[in-house]
Amino acid sequence: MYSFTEENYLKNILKLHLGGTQVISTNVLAESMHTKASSVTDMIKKLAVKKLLKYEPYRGCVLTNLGKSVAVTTLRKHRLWETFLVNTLSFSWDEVHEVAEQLEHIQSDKLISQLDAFLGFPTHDPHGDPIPQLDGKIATSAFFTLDKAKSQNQLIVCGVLNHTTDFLKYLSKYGIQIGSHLSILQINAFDRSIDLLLNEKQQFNLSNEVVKNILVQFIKQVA
Amino acid sequence: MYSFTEENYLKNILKLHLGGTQVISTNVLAESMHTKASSVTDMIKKLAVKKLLKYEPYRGCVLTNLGKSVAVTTLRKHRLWETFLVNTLSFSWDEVHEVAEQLEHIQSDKLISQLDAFLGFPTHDPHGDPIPQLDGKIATSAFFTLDKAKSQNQLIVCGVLNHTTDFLKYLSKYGIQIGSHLSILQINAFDRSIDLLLNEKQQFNLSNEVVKNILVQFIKQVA
DNA sequence: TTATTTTTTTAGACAAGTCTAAATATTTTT
DNA sequence: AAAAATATTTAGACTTGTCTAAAAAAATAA
Ligand SMILES: [Mn+2]
Ligand SMILES: [Mn+2]
Ligand SMILES: [Mn+2]
Ligand SMILES: [Mn+2]
Repeated sequence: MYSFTEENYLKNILKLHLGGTQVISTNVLAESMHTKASSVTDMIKKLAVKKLLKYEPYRGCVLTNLGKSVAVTTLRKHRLWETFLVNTLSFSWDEVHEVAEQLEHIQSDKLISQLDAFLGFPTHDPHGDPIPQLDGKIATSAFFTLDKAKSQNQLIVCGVLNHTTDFLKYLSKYGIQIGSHLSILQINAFDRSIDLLLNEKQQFNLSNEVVKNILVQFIKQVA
Repeated sequence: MYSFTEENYLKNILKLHLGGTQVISTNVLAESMHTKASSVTDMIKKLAVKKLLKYEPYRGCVLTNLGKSVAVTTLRKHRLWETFLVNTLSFSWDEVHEVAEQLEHIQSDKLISQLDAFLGFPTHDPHGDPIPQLDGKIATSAFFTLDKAKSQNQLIVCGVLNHTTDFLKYLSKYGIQIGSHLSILQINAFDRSIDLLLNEKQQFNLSNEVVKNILVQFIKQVA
C-alpha cells in the first residue's frame, strides 16, 4: 500500500510527535531521516496529497489520523520483530534494530497477528519500549530516567532512551539489562554521576550521560 | 548489497536454469518476471556489468558463479521463511508464497542462520521443495510425479510442481497434503486419470492435469 | 525597523526500474 | 535465397526518491 520510504517518513514524524513536538519542521525531520531538507519538502508535499499529514508551507507538518495509524502500525511491527529476534532467535538487544528496520515493512496482517500470538502478546520490546496494540493504543511509560532517582532507592531497569549499539553494548558489558536490580548508594553532586549496586552484587559508578538514558521503576513488593 | 529487483531477476533465472534451460532468452525471462522484454534487456545489461551473469546480445544469458550464489541464497531464504510460516506461525501451504517473496529479501546472515537453527535445519519446504544449504548445494529431488505411478503402487506425497494458491487449496479440500499416503487403484487409459485411495480411507479420482503436479515416492518400509 | 542569519522551498539534475513504439536481428516459411 | 514472422534491442518518456545550488520567506539581531 505505502512504500518503505513513505512508511519511514511517517514513523519518524510519529516519533517526533511522541517526543512532544506538535508540529514537525522540515529541518528537524530531515535530521531524523538522515536526508536533506529539500528532499523532505518534496516528500511531505506528496504525503499531504495522500492525506497522511497536514502541511503548511514554511510552518511544518502534523500527521492526520490516517498517517498516524500507518505510523503506529509500522512501529508495532518494528517492536514485535525486535521481540521475536531477541526472544525466539537469541539476538542480543543491540543487534535487532537494523534487522527490524527491514522487517517492519513486510506487508501481511496475518503475519503480524500470528507473530503477536506466537510471542504471547508481548507489551514491551527488548528495549523496554511499549508495543502499540492492534487498536493503535500505545501504553504511556510509567518509567522514569535513572537521573531522577534518590539515594537508597531500590529500582528495576525497564528500558533505555538511547538505542544505539554502542550504548547497549556498554550497558551489557557491565551486566545491565532489562530486569536488573539497582540500589542507589550515592548521588555525586559535582558531576551528577551515581554510585550504585547491581543485582545486590557488583558496585560501580555511572556517569550522568549514561544515567539519563536508563529507564527504571521502583521495585514492586510482590506480597 | 543487491536490490530486491536484482535478486528477483537472479532468482528467476536460476529457476529457469533448474528447469533445464542452459541459456535464458529475453522473452522467457520477461514472461517469468511478469515484465516486458525491453525491461529485461535493460536489466540483464546491468547485471552483466556487475558480473552476475554472462550476456550475449540476441542470444540470451547465463548466471555466473557469483550470480548463482546470490540466487541460491535468495531461494534458500524464501524456502526457510515458508517453512517458518507453516511450522511456527500456523500458515497453510497455500498462504506462504506471497509473504516469503517479501521476506526473502531481508538482509542479515545472522537472521537466516538463527532461523535455520530454530527450525531444526529443515531440508524441505512446505511444498516439498529442497532448501538449498549454506554451501549452496541443492538436493536433487528423488521424487517423481504421480502420473508415472503404476497400479498397486503404495506412495507418499512429497511435494507439488504447481505452487498456485488455487491448486494447493484444491488439494487441501480433498485432504491431500505432504505425507499423505496414496494407493493406486486404477489408471484410466482414456483420460489418464487415476483412481486412488487416500490414507487407507477415502477413495477418489484425480485428473491427469492434477496428477502431473504431485510429487511422490514409494513408501519406505521402516524395519 | 532595517539588516543579517537561518529555515524552507524551488529549479534542475540524476539513478533505478519500467513502459510503448520503432528499429534491427534472427529464425522460419515459401 | 528472398519474404514473412518472430525475437530482441534501442530510443525516448515516466515515476520515485534523492541531491546541489539558488531563490524566497521567516526569525533574529542590530
Ligand atoms: Mn528499534
Ligand atoms: Mn526497540
Ligand atoms: Mn514459494
Ligand atoms: Mn515453496
